[in-house]
Amino acid sequence: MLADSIARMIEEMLNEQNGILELQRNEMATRLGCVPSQISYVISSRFTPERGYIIESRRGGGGCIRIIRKQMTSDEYLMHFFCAIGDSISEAEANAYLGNLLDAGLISEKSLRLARAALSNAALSALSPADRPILRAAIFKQMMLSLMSV
Amino acid sequence: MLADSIARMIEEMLNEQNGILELQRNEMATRLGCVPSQISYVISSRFTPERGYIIESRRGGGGCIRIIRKQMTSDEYLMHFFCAIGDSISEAEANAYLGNLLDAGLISEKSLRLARAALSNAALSALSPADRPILRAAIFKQMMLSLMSV
DNA sequence: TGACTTTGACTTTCTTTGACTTTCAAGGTA
DNA sequence: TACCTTGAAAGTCAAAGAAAGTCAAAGTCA
Repeated sequence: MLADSIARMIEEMLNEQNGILELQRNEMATRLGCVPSQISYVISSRFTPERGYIIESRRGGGGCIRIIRKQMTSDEYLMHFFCAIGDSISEAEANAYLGNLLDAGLISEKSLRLARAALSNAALSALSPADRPILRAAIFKQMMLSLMSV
Repeated sequence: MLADSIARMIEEMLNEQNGILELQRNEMATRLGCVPSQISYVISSRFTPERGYIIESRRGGGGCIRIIRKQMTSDEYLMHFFCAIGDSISEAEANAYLGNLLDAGLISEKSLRLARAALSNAALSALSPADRPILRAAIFKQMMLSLMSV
């Protein structure tokens, strides 16, 4: 069935994208050879808040639909990031992760700014450029731990 | 999308300029290859007073648009901390300062945990004990700045 | 039969563009 | 000096375009 296969496809994409997905309704519809409202139907019938999804969207040129899966408990999610950080991380990469945390509602915008500042090259400028990514990773991991519930 | 990328660009410039930015509409438009009113659109739709921006402008020769990001009434308060931090700060001292910031309502409890983690000896364990207070101060100051941004 | 799917026409929202208007600074003129 | 003139900005607005949202009718399946 169409609706189910679309749902499966979205699930897969969510898996690939760490649970945060942006898609364009029209683009996806033409790719699948169905009407755009079919996508809307699938999302409204399957990816509901009760099942742990957050849906956001924007109309107009360049518009899109964002699907966020928050099934994972916050801690699992944070642990996922914790592992993904590794032993070394660039400022840009760290910022991308922080963006995901914001999207997932795990940190506020202010916390994001705070964290971004702490991880910035500016903050770590006393270190040699080679050392920064390493300490950045250590700091980032501590911050992830601090967000986990006790 | 055009509007978004322009908005991002302006954000970045604001960050570089500590929250005060002057730009020339025509100049920017030709640089980006778009019509000047596109800049106006982005500013009026994104950099609104509700979102904490002040817009001023001047027409005529040499005219320009000034965008000011106004943050928190308590910038002086933050600046006070910024100066108090100095070049070096212990973990305990940093925690005390963070407690004050929380009391003053300048950061949330979550932000506090985040900041405390970033400044902890655990996060900085890769450094020699002697170096930690120095880098801690640098990180702390960047975080203060991130809370002010003007 | 009743719940779920599929479709498409229509609506709403956001973006892009360009023509036209208003304002300002500088320089010229009486 | 006081008053124009002019060109270089920014401001405004409406039309066209690009997406997503809505809803009801028709189809399908258990």
